[in-house]
Amino acid sequence: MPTESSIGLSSPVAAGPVAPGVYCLRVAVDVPLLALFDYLSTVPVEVGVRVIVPFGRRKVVGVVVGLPEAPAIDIALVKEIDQVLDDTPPLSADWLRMASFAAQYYQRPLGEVILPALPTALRKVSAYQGKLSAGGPVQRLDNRKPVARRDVPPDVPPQLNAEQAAAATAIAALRQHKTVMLHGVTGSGKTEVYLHAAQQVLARGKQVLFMVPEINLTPQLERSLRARLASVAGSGALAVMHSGLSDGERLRAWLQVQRGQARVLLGTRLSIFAPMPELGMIIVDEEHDTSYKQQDGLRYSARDLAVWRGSDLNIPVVLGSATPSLESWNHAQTGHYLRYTLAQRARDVALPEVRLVDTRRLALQQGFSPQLIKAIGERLAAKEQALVFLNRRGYAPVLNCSSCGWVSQCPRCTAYTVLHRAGARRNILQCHHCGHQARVPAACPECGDQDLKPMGRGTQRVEEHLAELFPQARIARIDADSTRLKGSAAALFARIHAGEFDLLVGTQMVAKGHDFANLGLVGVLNADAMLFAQDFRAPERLFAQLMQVAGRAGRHVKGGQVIIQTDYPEQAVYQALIRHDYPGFAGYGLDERKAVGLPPYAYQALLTAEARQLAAALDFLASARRLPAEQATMYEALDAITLYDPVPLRVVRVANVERAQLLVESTNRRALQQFLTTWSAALAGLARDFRVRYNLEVDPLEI
DNA sequence: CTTAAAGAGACC
DNA sequence: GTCTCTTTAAGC
Repeated sequence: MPTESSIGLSSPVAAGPVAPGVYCLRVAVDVPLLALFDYLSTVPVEVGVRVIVPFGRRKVVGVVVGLPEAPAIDIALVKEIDQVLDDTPPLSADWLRMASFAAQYYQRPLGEVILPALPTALRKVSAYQGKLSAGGPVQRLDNRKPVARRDVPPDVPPQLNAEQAAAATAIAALRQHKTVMLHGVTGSGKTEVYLHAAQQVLARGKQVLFMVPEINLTPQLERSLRARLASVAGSGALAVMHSGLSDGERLRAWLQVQRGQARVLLGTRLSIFAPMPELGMIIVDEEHDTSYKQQDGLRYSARDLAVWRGSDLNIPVVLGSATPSLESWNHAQTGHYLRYTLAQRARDVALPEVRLVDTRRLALQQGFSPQLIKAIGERLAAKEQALVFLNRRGYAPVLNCSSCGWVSQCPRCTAYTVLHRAGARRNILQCHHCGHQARVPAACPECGDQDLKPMGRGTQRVEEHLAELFPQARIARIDADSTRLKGSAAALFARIHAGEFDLLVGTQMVAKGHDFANLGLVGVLNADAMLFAQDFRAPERLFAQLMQVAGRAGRHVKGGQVIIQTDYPEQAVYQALIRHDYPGFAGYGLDERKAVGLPPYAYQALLTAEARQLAAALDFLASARRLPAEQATMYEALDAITLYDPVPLRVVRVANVERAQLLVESTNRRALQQFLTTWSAALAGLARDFRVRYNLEVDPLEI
C-alpha cells in the first residue's frame, strides 16, 4: 500500500532510530509510481541527501525526503540502503518544498520531479561504481574550484528614464514577496530595469535567478549581464543553464549556484529547479512565452513555479513582457500583482507605424500585395533592411495535383506532408508531426497526372519569389531548415547584423529578441492563419507574435513600418495592433474569456489518451469520465467540476498512434486539485485495462 | 514438446 | 519505468 504521505514531505526532524543504531529513511526514486519507499540505514542521514538504494533487482539513486519513526510497511520487508552519497544535503528544505508542491500540483510522483532536476552525474548509479572508498561514503559532489572566467570590463549603465527609474527603484526596495509585472513595449528597456534591480539584490548578498525563454537567441543579454554584474558580484558570478549544455557543463553550473559561488543564474525554464541557497529575486523575462511550459514529462510552467517559489521564499518576482499572458494581466488588474508600465521607448525612436492591407479585393502576386512590394522596394532603395514574416501554420507548401485535387499526405499521421529542399537539387516530402520522409512522386498517385504543384508558400518559395522581384537584393532565409546545424543560427544572425543581407525571410525564429539595427520594414504575409485556430489562446498568441515581430522594425532607424496583409482588418487583434494598444486588446480578451468561462476565470486539466485505435482511446476517456460519478463517495465537491465529452485531437493520428482528449474544468482551483488527486490515482489502473497510454496535464496551454 | 510473445504485478 | 513470473499462443 502506498504510504499516506506518498507525495508530501514528512517531517525533516530526525526521528529516533527504529532499533538501536538503525534509522528509517523515506526515499524518492525516479519511477512512475505515486509512492515513496522506506529503507533502513545504520547511520543517521539527513533529508535532502542522495542515497543509492536497491530497487527490485537494480540499484538506483534516490533522495531522502523524510525520516519517519517507523516504516510504512512490515519492517521485515524493508531493505537497507547501499550507500550515502552526500555528507551535507545538496537539496535544501525549501528546494524540496518546491519539488513537493510541483509533484502535487502537476499530479506526478515526487521522485519524477526531484531526480530529473539533478544533473545526470548526480543521479546515475554508474557514476559511483568503482569509486567506493572502503567503509565510507564515496566522493560526492565535485569539489573543483570553478574555472575563472575571463574578466569583462564593467560597462557604464545607461541613464534610466523616469519610468525605468521608478520601476527599478520600487522593485529593488521590496523586502518581501511581491509579484511585479513589468509591462514595457519592445525597446522600452525592460532589461535595464532588471539589471538595476538585480544589482541591488546582489549588493545585499543575495542570488538572482534570471529566466529567459530561449538562451541561444539572446547572447547579447549574457554579455551585458556578465559585464554589469562583475562590478557587484565579481567575475565568475554568472552561471548559465539551458538544455543545450553538455552533462559536464550542466553539472558545473548546478554546483556553482548550489554552493553560492555563482550569484546570478541566467537560464531557461529548467533553471527554476536550480538549487539557489541565497536566492533573493526571480526575474522572468517575456513571461508570456510558451517556452516556459514544459511539454513532456513533468508538464510544469516555470513562470508559475517562479511565482510560487518567490512566494514561498518571501522574495520578489518580476514578470516582464510587452504582451503579458492574460492570466498575469488579470492578476495585475485585480491588484494581486504590482504593475509598472514602460510606455516610452528607451532610445528616441517612435514605435513603428502598423498598417493593415486589406487583401480581400486584391490580386496577390505569389502572396504579396502591391503595397508590400512597393514598400520593400522603397526600403531597399533607402539602403535599409526589410523582413518578410510568415506564420508557419497553413503556409507550408504541400504538394497538390491540379487535375484531381490530390494532396500529399503522411501515411502515418492525419497531416499533410510538406515540400522540402534536401541538398542542392533533390526535393522530399516531409511530415512535420512524425518526421516521415518520402520522395516526391513523378506523377499523381491518384490519377497519374504529372502536373503536381506546391500549394501554399513556404519560406523557400517566398525567398525565390523575392529574388525574382528584387534580383539585386541579397536575401537571407531564417527558418528551422536553414538553421538546423548547431551554431548555424548564430552564424547567420551574425552575418545579418554585419549588414550582409538586404532582405530577410523568416518564421517565428526571427521574432524573438533580435535587435536588427538597420531594419525599417516588417511585412506579414499570412497573419490570418492563426486567427481562427480552434485554440482559445490563438488571438492572444497572434497578438504577441505580431507585436514582437513588429518590434523588430525601426528600433534604430526612424520611420519604422509594419505591413500586415489580412482578409479581416476589422478584427480586434489587428485594430489593437494599429494603436499599439495591448491594454485594450487584453481588456477585450479578458471580457470574452469571462463571458464564456475560460481561463483565467476557470482552471483546466487535460487528459490525453493514445492507442493504436482511436476507439480504444475514446473508450478509456469515456470510462474515466464516468468514474467520479460511479465512485462519488471518494470525491469531494464533485459539482464544482465539469468533465467534457472525450474528443479526438485535431491531428488524430501521429506516427500511427491515434489520440483523443478529455477536458476537465472548474472555477475553483482547490476543488480541481482535490478532484485530480483522487482521479489520477484511479487512471493508472484504468489505462492498463484499456491498454492505452495517457497523460494528465494541469493548466494546459493548448486544448 | 519447445520457444516466443503478451499480460500481471511488484518495486520499500 | 524495469524486471520477473505467469499465462497463452505460435512453431515444428
